[in-house]
Amino acid sequence: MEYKFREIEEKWREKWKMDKVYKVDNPPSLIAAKPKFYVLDMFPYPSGAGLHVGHPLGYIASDIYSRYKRLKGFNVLHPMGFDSFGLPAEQYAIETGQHPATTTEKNIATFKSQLDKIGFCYDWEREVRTSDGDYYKWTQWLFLQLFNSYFCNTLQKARPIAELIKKYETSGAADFSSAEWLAFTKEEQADILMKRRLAFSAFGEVNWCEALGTVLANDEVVNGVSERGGHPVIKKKMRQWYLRITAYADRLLEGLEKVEFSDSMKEMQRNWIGKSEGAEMEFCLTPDPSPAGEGRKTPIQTAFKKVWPILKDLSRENRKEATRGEDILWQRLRGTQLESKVRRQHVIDNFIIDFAFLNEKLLIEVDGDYHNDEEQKNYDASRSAYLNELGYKVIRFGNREVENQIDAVISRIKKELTEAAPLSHGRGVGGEAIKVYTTRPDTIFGVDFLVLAPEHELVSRITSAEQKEKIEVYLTYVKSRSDRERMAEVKQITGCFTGAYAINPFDGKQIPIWIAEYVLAGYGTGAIMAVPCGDQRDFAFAKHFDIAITNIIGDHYNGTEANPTKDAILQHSGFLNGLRMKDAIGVAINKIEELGIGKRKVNYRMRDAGFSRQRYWGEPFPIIWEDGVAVPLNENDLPLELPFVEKYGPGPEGEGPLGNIEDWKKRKYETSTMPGYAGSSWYFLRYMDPKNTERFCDRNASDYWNQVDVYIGGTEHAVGHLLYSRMWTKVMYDLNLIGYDEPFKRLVNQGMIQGSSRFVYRIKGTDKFVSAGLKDGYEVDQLHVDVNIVDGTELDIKSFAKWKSDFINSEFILEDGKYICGVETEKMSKRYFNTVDPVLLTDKYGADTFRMYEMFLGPVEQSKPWDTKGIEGVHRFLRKLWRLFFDEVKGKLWTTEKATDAELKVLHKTIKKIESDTEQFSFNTAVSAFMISVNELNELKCNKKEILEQLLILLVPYAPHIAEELWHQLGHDGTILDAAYPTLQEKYLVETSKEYPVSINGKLRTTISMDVNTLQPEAEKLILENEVVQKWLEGKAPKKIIFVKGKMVNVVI
RNA sequence: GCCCAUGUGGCGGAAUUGGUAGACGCAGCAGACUCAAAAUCUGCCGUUCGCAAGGGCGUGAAGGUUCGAUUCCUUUCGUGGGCACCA
Repeated sequence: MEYKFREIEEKWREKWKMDKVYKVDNPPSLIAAKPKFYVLDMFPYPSGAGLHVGHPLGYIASDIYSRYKRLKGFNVLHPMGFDSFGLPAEQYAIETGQHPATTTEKNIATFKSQLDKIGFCYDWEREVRTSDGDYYKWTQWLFLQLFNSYFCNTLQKARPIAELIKKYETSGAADFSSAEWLAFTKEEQADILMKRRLAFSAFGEVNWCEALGTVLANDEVVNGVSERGGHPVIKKKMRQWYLRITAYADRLLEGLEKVEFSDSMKEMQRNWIGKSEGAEMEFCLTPDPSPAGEGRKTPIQTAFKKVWPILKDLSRENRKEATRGEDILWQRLRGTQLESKVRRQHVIDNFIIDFAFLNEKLLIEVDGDYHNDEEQKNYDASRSAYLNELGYKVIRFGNREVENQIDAVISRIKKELTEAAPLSHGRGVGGEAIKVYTTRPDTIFGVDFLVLAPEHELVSRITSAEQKEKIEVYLTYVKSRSDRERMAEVKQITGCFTGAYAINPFDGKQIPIWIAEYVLAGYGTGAIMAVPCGDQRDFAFAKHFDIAITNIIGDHYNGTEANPTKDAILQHSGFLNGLRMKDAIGVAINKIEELGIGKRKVNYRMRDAGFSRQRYWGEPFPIIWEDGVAVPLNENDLPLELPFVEKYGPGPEGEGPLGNIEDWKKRKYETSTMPGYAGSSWYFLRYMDPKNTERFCDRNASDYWNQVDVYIGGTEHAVGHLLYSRMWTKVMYDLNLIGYDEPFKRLVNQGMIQGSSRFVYRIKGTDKFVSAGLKDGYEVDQLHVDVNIVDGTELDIKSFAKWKSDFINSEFILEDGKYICGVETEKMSKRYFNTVDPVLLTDKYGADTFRMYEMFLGPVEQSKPWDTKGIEGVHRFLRKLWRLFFDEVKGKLWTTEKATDAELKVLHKTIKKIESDTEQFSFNTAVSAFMISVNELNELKCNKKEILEQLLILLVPYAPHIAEELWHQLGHDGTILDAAYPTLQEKYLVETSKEYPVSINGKLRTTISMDVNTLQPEAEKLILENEVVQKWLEGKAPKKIIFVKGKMVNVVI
């Protein structure tokens, strides 16, 4: 009887499906109270390229583990689904016009059929897809929970926003009283609440490509231009949704203590969160007419005292009854859209001004038609003149101008703001201070210059007239650079002096202020104090621009490089002199706080998570914009379904494709959609209760299945997906929606399977291809060739000509009659022609072989190149196993004879090894152990059922089909999937003697067999009697004999 | 640049965590069976010196700790992943 894997595998897959052996029940229908176990894979994005051999690596590992746990008596949840929203489908739609829903559906069908051929134990009745309305209804619902919650700093947890509103109504807040809160307009209240919501809207910078009319990802921007088409890309401010993940920074850090992630994974998350402690402090500009701490801020109370009570109410009324023009302008000025803070209907002296930028002393009036009156014109002019006297600049726009040409109006205002009150050092305004964040306040006396991010709001205003031109040139350069480039290219030092100086508050030293691309606006305050003797980047910068360096660390600084030590004793450091730097940090912060120029501060590198995508194929936001206020949709109106679109191009002004739909715009729906990680942040819960129409997941189900016990996926998700889902889980926990605040108890990282690319070498300008070994003699182009037409490194020349029509007339220069290809390891990707379809392999060798071979390649956690060649060895092993049961000619071999001790020893050695390897996810060594076991049983000519059936159970997780078949051949009726896992009996493994390795001076020279119970004195005697040892001793006595019982011997001469 | 991982035969990898480096498999070589091929089986297989016995070298590189280092420490080089709109 032969091993007919095709028949066997198909038969059992059918049978298993019919019997629903993989169906998993939730309590209470679960009668026997088995312990639960939840094994989850990071779910795949169903790409059009289908599954390649890299994908199943983690799935096979989790499948093995799930089946193992099942054999061990657990109720195992091991689901699969699809992260089916995403950019590639949309990109494909743009190119081909096919709707993403259609292509996604097709891709999923392909994935599922591919997955099924590998024999996974998924309960497909629990499948979820993020792009299903039934699913994203709850993604939207959860978004609304985030929107309707805020982070209470006292309780350190999420609470309903209604509680905050109540607090504002009854006791107000730091910035306003309860009476003021009640007097605010609806919009003003909404703006204030938005600053606390966990899902909030604000203005943020994106990579904007005008030519493509779209927002680009960082890696789509290369050298300041778009990867596709090479069009210029600039930073643009747009309204975006964010998740306030920063509020959870500390809890995300603490949570790492109670999960089993690898240390490196935890380290990556910690670094991403980037918590640092230090101080935020201010440097005043020169000259500074006012003493520190006083009069630096423009007062907000600008009203003439006597008329204030009257005007106050009037201004409130005006705000509520704004003209259309005022309203349009307000929507474009408010919040964080501009760098500058604007106030509406603000009272200055005894006038009410429509819009006031107090810091910039710029006032804006929006006038109705009656202002064209001669009399009114005169009145307006005198009013402007009066305000000019007070130091304000007034600009006026007509109502119609605002209504019809809002963009022009905005750009005029921006220009005025930039030019307003330039604070060059000569002018003596001195009302500004530069805020820096530093973790090393102890080095304050070593500050030789300040560096601002080029985007810093003060840059335009502090630049001196002489430097203006240079700064502008530099700013243009920086605009063309991506953040990535700015951080990466450190060898190339760039920067520009602003012409302005700041004052070191401790010694009064004047410090030049520079801008440089290595300081990023998004980190800290966007400004740093540079200490060249202690920071290498600052040092390189100072050297490059010839800035004098102050040494505050004595001998620790050698003049050729910076020394970031914290152990030096400070010198030239005023009140810090003589202190060790470590100790000086606290002292410096105390002083800074005492002087009122700054404060102790904890800073996080992590930023709030951008949650808007200007795209189509994602979850719509359940939000309506009414007069600039975000109004959540009613729960009963969910899901807000993604509408059908004709075209997938961007909408107006950088909006997503939804912006093109008239009906959508008319209903004032948000036009951006949610990002990929929205659906994947909570999917692990939906698997527990996938069909629920009442809730995202029944509480009983989420309590029963609880956390994911083992989560398997790649390290590429280390900081994105994992942090987001951890945050969502914490929010859900805070809101009492679930009972635990970490989603994944244990994380196993799977390495990537890399492609092993093959190359052919074409002689330039010809159709001649030269074999790899001979290519050095020619000038050649290196071309990728499909790995599927190469056997090892030998090219199948016939298939090559057929592969691409270009190669039909190819000629070859061979070596030893073969064409040998070049080899390189690269990412597995269609464009490198190095992908291998698992179905090809399951068809040729069977699923069991394929599963075991994927595992045999190497440790799951490690990346390794794929090479199909070795699969034969594993296939041979399965056939060898089969031949322990059946002979091709003689038929049945297995017997019911009693097993010998030697056979039992092999079995129990295997049980021990397989069990511990499986438990530790060391599947490659487990496969080896199976091979060794079968080899040994072969040698012992063991065909005994007693041994073999136990071995089969061990094999189930790895090769379920063949195990089930042989199980039935041995005469069992039930499925082997629920058999009892073999129990290890140590008594069969006891050894009586040990072959000790004997080293002389650490070098192995011989071995001696001794009883395992031999102790040192007796062992020494035996060792010294040994011929080889005597030869090396040359009659001398050894200096020392090291004897480690059960391990080894070392003789030191 | 920063963070994380990783580097062992021709190739994938193993080594009970400081104790016999190269298990297991692929490829290769030699042989058995066969008319032949496939399949199967047996042997060899890091490198170097040697007829052999046996010896030298060897885990990216250079140092160090130790009776003993692939394993621990320092420095350094290469490769892979991540760096916030790929998923």
